[in-house]
Amino acid sequence: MATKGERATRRTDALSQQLIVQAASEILDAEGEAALTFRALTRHLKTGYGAIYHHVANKSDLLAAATDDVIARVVADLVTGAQPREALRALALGLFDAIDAHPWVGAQLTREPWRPALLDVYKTVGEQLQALDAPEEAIFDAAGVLVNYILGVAGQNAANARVLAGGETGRAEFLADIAARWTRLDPAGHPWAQRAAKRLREHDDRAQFLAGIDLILAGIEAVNR
Amino acid sequence: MATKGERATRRTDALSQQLIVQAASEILDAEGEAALTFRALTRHLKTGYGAIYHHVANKSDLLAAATDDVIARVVADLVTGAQPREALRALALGLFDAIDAHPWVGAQLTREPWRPALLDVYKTVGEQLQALDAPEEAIFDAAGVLVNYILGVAGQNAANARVLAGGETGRAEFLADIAARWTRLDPAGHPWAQRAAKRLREHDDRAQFLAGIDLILAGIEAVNR
DNA sequence: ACCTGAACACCGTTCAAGT
DNA sequence: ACCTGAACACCGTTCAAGT
Repeated sequence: MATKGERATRRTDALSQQLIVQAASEILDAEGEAALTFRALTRHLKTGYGAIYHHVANKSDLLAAATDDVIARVVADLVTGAQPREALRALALGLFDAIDAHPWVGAQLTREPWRPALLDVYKTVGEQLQALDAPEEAIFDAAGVLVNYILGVAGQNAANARVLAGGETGRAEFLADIAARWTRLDPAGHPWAQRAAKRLREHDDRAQFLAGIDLILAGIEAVNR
Repeated sequence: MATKGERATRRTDALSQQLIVQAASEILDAEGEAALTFRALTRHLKTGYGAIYHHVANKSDLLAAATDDVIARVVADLVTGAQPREALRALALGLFDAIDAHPWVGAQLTREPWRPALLDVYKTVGEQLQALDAPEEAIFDAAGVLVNYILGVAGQNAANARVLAGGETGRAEFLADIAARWTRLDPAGHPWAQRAAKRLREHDDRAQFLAGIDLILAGIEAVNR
């Protein structure tokens, strides 16, 4: 803990990638993506620019490392030994919750796929699909569907969370507003838009997310037969 | 066409949101996201900052409008009257190709979902699923799965395109590198990683994208029975 | 109403200089 | 090897002033 007494004096312990990534993560969580500047980092870490650049190549490298960190922790925390179906649901929910807690991760993964942490996710999904006896030819495609669905919905959810956190509107108003625009899209009266708007107002994010996962798994099983 | 003769003189015709969005789109396509600055825009449009700010609120507003434009064009160009299954595949491919041609759209959609253009996409998907006789309760979930899969894969594909366009590595090397990192992940020999790496090296982006769509449709039909 | 462009308050990044 | 912090070359955005 930093006491009031230690003012802007130089830090005594050594810096490291680890420490910098951790500090970046804290700033991103607390104040959002726009708040992560090298100036803020030097303040947070009581150091200079050069010190930071000595451990990370540049800002995008730093963001990537922070993202890897979050994803890797989710994969590492997975309880092994569960049934494949449960393991996939657990991985999906773990990623969903992690991106909900760290919304900046969602945007970052779109910018840089193929990061090591994401490869780990693909690998885990692939192995569980194999354990589920998915047909050999379908595993690769199915893994792509699952991972992209997970990251897509989680990212969208995170973007929503960001809007709700930053603004004066509550969740109910926000959804009502979308629903209203939705119904306005289609005044002629195709009934789907109306029902979707109603559904949107009432839906539970996590529950709907899991329903999508189950739908995909149903598709894999259908191909299996 | 701008002739050599007309130097940095003032433009004579009036500016408009339309024109600004179009200019932004051209800069984004030609030189990437980092090249879109208000300075570049004033040069491109032979005007001042205030003129631009008179028609768009700020940069993120401009990016959003440019994105809406691309997506709306895809939805508008859809041939109506096709079988629902074909209509869904056409929409998916249309979005895939549009995001491949305008990679910046991929990142933007993650940042701001619920834009009008995206609502149109959801609506189209929902209606086609209804025409496909998907069960009422599943349509909402299925639309979410489809749209997120489409945008996720298209965005990832666009990110890849960006890496390939900017760098000195070709597609074969790029994929080989990922495959290599993949196999290295799992030296103990879980066989899935090895097979996935092979598959990755040989795969066709569009074909795999469509295979994923079909898998999801299979899931919807499975629930249907 | 629409436009101009100097000015402001920021950025990321570099680098000579220190320990 | 690791760190400091002034300096550089940019940004997005504002705003008094023009037509």
